Amino acid sequence: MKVSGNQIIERLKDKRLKVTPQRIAVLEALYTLDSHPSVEKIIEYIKKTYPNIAIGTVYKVLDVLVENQLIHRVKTEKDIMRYDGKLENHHHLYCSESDRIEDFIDEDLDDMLNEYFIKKGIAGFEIEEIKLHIKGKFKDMQ
Amino acid sequence: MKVSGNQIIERLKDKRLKVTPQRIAVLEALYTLDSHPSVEKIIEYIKKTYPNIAIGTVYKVLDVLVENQLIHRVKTEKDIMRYDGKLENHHHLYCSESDRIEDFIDEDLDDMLNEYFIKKGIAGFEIEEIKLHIKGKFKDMQ
DNA sequence: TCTTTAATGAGAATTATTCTCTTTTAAATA
DNA sequence: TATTTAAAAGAGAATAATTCTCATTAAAGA
Ligand SMILES: [Mn+2]
Ligand SMILES: [Mn+2]
Ligand SMILES: [Zn+2]
Ligand SMILES: [Zn+2]
Repeated sequence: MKVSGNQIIERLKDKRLKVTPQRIAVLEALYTLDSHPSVEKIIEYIKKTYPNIAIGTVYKVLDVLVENQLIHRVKTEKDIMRYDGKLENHHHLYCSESDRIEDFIDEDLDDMLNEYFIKKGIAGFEIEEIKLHIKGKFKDMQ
Repeated sequence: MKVSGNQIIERLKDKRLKVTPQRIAVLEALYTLDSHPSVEKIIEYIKKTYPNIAIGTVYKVLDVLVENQLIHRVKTEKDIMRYDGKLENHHHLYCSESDRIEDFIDEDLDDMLNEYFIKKGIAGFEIEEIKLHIKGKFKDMQ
């Protein structure tokens, strides 16, 4: 996802968040691990360079980053939360046989959906965001 | 959702599942509570007519029903699982300010999406199911 | 540099869910 | 219908992801 250290600091400052090593570490982890990681994976990654970070801090930082829309939570059918550092609009491909989740970017699709819903709307509902969850099988069973 | 007791028994038998009062009760709860209830809500509902059901049994029954595709899990960003008894193809409207989740059925949309993906496909991925997660605000703040 | 206030660390607490083991029961069979 | 048996349910303990509490630390502004 290649986001520089300076960009990370900028993003935190833009939201008027204190720039702490822990917050930087969590954002770096999310920008590096573009696999929609669980908290466990995030901690595992951070501990390589920052072995003493507290687990509770990682949870707290993730909450703050989500609240400030610097990251997103990824919806799943599981009891483990997953996180996404990618902010540009995109959809997700879910493997039906594993926990793999990949990004799916398609501007034509977005245009088609926007046009469809601008024309048609949804009675009694004000749309803020439309995401596709596409379930299936990856052909490279990576 | 109006599914009769006989239909419930039929559905269990079709899947070669033993027809137990607990399984019937869970299915009845899901057909009545069409609010994508949590396990807690399901238990609360069942206990009105079946006060001694064991919590562990409800969890087990839900797992079995999901495995047998008699119900679905609903993806959320929360640590509480939610369930859906509606089997016909549909999408979900998520309230951005509460936990409300409503069904959204739109055959034109499904046709448009099917046509789009049949034509375009997704490289390296075999699509099995496409669901929209539409986030926004319900105008009747029910 | 000093001060303030928010963030972190450590570990306990919570709680949704799972597990284990005994008892019960659905349903196939005699 | 009575018997058999494998599967399901019940009870409560265990697990584990997440949250909470509170003492300590540190970011950032004055
Ligand atoms: Mn859990
Ligand atoms: Mn949990
Ligand atoms: Zn993503
Ligand atoms: Zn639904």
